[in-house]
Amino acid sequence: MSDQTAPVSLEEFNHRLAEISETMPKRLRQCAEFVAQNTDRIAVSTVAELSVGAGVQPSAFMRFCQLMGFSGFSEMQKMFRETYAQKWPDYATRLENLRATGDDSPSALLAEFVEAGRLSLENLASTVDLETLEKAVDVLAEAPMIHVVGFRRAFPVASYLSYAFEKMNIAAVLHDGVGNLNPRHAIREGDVVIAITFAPYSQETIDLAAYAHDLGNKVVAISDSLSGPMRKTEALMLSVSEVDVGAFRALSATISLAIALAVSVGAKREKLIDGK
Amino acid sequence: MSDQTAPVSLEEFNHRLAEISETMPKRLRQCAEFVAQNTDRIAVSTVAELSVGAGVQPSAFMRFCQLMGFSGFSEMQKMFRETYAQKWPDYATRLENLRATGDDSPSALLAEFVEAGRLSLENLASTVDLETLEKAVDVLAEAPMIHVVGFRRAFPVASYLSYAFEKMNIAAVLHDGVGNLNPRHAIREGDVVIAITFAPYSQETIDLAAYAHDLGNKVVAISDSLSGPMRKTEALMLSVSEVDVGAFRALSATISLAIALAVSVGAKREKLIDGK
DNA sequence: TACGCTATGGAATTTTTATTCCATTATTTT
DNA sequence: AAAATAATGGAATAAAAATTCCATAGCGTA
Repeated sequence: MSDQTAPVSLEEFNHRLAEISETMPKRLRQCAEFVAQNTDRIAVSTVAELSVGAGVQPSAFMRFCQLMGFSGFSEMQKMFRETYAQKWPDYATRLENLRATGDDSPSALLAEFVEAGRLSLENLASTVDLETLEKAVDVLAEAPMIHVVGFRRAFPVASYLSYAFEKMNIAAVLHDGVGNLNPRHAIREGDVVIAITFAPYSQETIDLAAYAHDLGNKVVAISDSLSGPMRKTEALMLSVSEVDVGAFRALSATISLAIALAVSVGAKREKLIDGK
Repeated sequence: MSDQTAPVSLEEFNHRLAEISETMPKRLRQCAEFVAQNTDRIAVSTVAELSVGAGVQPSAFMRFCQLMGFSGFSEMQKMFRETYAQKWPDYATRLENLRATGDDSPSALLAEFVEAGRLSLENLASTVDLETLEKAVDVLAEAPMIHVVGFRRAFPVASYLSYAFEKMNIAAVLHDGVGNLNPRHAIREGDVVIAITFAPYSQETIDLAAYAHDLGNKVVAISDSLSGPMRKTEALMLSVSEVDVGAFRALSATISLAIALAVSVGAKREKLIDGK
């Protein structure tokens, strides 16, 4: 049991959690970790449920509550149940609350981006061309090497794709333009290029795609429009329309599409290997 | 006990409530009245508490639950708890299932990522710490230079932040580790570091943040947990929990938070300039 | 007003859940 | 390496909560 007084608000709780989780023994740190990650469950779960979630015994979880300054689990849960009402209102009301804090306040902006992201995701789900997506996966699954290119706001997408491929042990190069070295000659027979670009289209990306196409390589394009300059590379075009907030967009849909593409390619490759 | 089947969603529940509360006897109507007015309490209260609130005996409340189509209070409460606890689905096993049934098609994967992204965004809206966010904006708005650092899966976020800052003519450097040049000495008095890192935390990011902190510079951290190694840099910690799909995540919430932060900083700077 | 039926309150019971205790295992200190 | 200390797991116990049951009160009908 701790001699300290118990936290009475979520902030105090989090603060205290961060403060003492460093010095906790293994099992109790597991509790801390789990609780930090699942704060919302505490109000509506039993010790038993939480302790299996954290991978510890109920008694360990109990000790954790006491270290946090509560007399036991019940008291801790009480705190969470009291602050629960604030979180309850549904998504729409919460956004209202965020917006209500003033026009270009950070929270209002966040609300806009969250909402834009949601709309974009919904839109993606209903407009994506599944046939093209599958073709793209097939093509990429067979590629000896994948070249990823994307600049400016497409760059985060390109780099995340590269990260994903690397994690799945798939040979991929990110053409990131560092040092203005243009490793286009690394594109060999059978290689596939993934080109990501949005209006205003960046020339380097188009050039690389065109170059690859001229060599006879296949190109997969992720863009915000089916027309646009990528058309003449006869690429497999995946179009994503993202909802803008002012001059910016949150990229939620684009990144979701990209990562789904990457993981699909990984899955397909495994199947191909198993099949042989 | 009702012969009808129990409601499985809030909508169904409300519908049913409106439908039958007309024809209820006095005490049970009191229950209906109270429940309609205090739906949010059901998940976190006991029958005893609720019945006091409604001004009836526990047994009356019990009968009310049964009229609503549940076997008892526990079952009714379960429904409310489930709808609340934004069931963070366990995508790892969900993907296993997809594979087992042979449906790991790109479209299925895409659907999972879209769903995960949506949940992450919703969760972000309800858990973000507005106070810290505003503090972070204030600090960044005054910084002569912003240093952005993030590796691996945090790198897309870092690069997008840099892109946004650049578009808004805000001085920012992306510490991307190219050439293993470590431009940490570019950090000058007053500069602020934005460090983005997720478990397992990458050492370079932590090091840079710690270095800046030791120099007396402020640090803003975007991470997936409030504890974690960034704590000792006394950073302004913004935590985002993102739903994973298998080993990957769509980054929707993280990027939304990051871009909202960047745009807020831009807005704040304009205000500061206008004010002078 | 007497009869039958429904609704109600409250106590008794059962079930679930929290909490404690202690033997065993790990870890640290000397 | 031995002793002391701390941490852990699991079962036993206590507490709290849900649920049932039944005697009685209320109400409508004949």
